[in-house]
Amino acid sequence: MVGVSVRTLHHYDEIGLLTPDATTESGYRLYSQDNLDMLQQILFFRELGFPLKKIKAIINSPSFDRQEALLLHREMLLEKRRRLDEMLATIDKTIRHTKGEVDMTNEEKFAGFDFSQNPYEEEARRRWGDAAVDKANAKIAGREESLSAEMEAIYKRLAALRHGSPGSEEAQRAIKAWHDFLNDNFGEYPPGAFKELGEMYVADERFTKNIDRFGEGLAVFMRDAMAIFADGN
Amino acid sequence: MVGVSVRTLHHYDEIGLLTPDATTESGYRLYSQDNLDMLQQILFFRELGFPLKKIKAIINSPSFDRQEALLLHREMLLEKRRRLDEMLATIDKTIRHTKGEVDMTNEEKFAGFDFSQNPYEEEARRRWGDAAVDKANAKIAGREESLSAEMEAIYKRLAALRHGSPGSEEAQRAIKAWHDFLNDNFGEYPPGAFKELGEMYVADERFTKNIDRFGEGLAVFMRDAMAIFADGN
DNA sequence: ATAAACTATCACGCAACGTGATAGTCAAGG
DNA sequence: CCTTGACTATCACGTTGCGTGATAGTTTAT
Repeated sequence: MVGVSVRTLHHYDEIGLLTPDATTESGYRLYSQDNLDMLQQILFFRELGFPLKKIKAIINSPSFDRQEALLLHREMLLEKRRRLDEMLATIDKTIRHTKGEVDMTNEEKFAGFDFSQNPYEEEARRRWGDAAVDKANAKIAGREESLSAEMEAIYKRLAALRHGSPGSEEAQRAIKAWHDFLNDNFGEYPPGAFKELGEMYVADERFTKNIDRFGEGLAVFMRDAMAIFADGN
Repeated sequence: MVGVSVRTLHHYDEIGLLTPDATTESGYRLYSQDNLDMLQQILFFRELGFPLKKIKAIINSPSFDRQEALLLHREMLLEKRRRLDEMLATIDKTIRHTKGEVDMTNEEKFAGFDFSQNPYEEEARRRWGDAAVDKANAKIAGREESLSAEMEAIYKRLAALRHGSPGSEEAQRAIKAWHDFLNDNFGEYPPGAFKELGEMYVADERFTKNIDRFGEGLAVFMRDAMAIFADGN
């Protein structure tokens, strides 16, 4: 119906981008209407050249709004069509050029090609990247001054352990401290949300950079440790 | 100027898709105007979703005509724009749908997405795939009846060796026989052309299938052996 | 002549699946 | 009931098209 391969759905499930709402007893994936709508969103983002990781970060973002996304997609598709028109003009001119009818500079010959990776990314960052991350961090950031001491202590404690196993008792104790800290200071963090948060530490470079200040690879280590912690709870 | 990375140019050089016409003494790549025009062609194909291997096969095809390609590119871009418009319609309807204004089937929600890989491939095959391969094979195919005995003999001889090294003396002797056979029966095959022909054996499935009838992997083996043979001449 | 801005070649990494291989599941017909 | 064909599942490895250092040579500018 939607035109994506089974393997693609498996892949999206594996990376946690689109997990079916239900499965049969024998393990067959059952996609709900919500899942389908989400898939549509994903395909729009994909069509616009977004990497799956970012798509995941965006649609998992607390500030994500479907309506808003659709409107932005519309703009981006229009932008893409403008580029297509530019390429068509380039082709027409090239055809005339090969016939010797007109002159053409080399610059003109490459007009319309997607030189800057994707021009929507900046806009998307403004809309979700920064907005989402900032909003998610807002509570933390707002009080970071007053809490930085405790946060830093835990970060450093974890950084010291980051070359070991994220499942080690010591690491898990430190992660528990982190979990407690978050729970004490900001709302609830049930296992699923805690794990997701860990994912974002590596998926979103704003998190990554901030965390890795305390040691390279700390974000990855924390994600792994948080996943283990969440799975054990 | 053209918006592609240096690495991309290196890559295209590595796989023999776009080799600069000249290099400085110190190994710097110098791209001629012809190279630039070819790059434009390549980028058009790439924009339309063609894999680099096929692009290579197409532009190396003896029947490739730039003018014709540009016209086809034009059509394909128009087709792509139609798809974009369809997606835009889908988005608009989805927006109205989320507002509860209209009904929408699931099929409609995925209208415009590129379900069939690329719809141009078939057309391209007709234009270059079959045309080119057939034309390149025309001489052979035309006389295949009368020559099949000798051809088959060489194919079988090579098939028997295909699990060994393509550089072995025996394999190289067999490949020389192939080279001689081609030279005797059809025009010239200087080293470069001979090597290119080997590339096409694996790049174009029409060749591959035909050759691999004599043994799985024979096409690959022949390509390697032909490359070694060509490099040694 | 020395820095700044290029270029070259490895070589490994990565995203987004494709492609078997092997095995279980399910509805339909004999 | 049972077999067959069309599905589905999970590994696990392969592929494409470059990105990304690392290291080293080259060229232009000051």
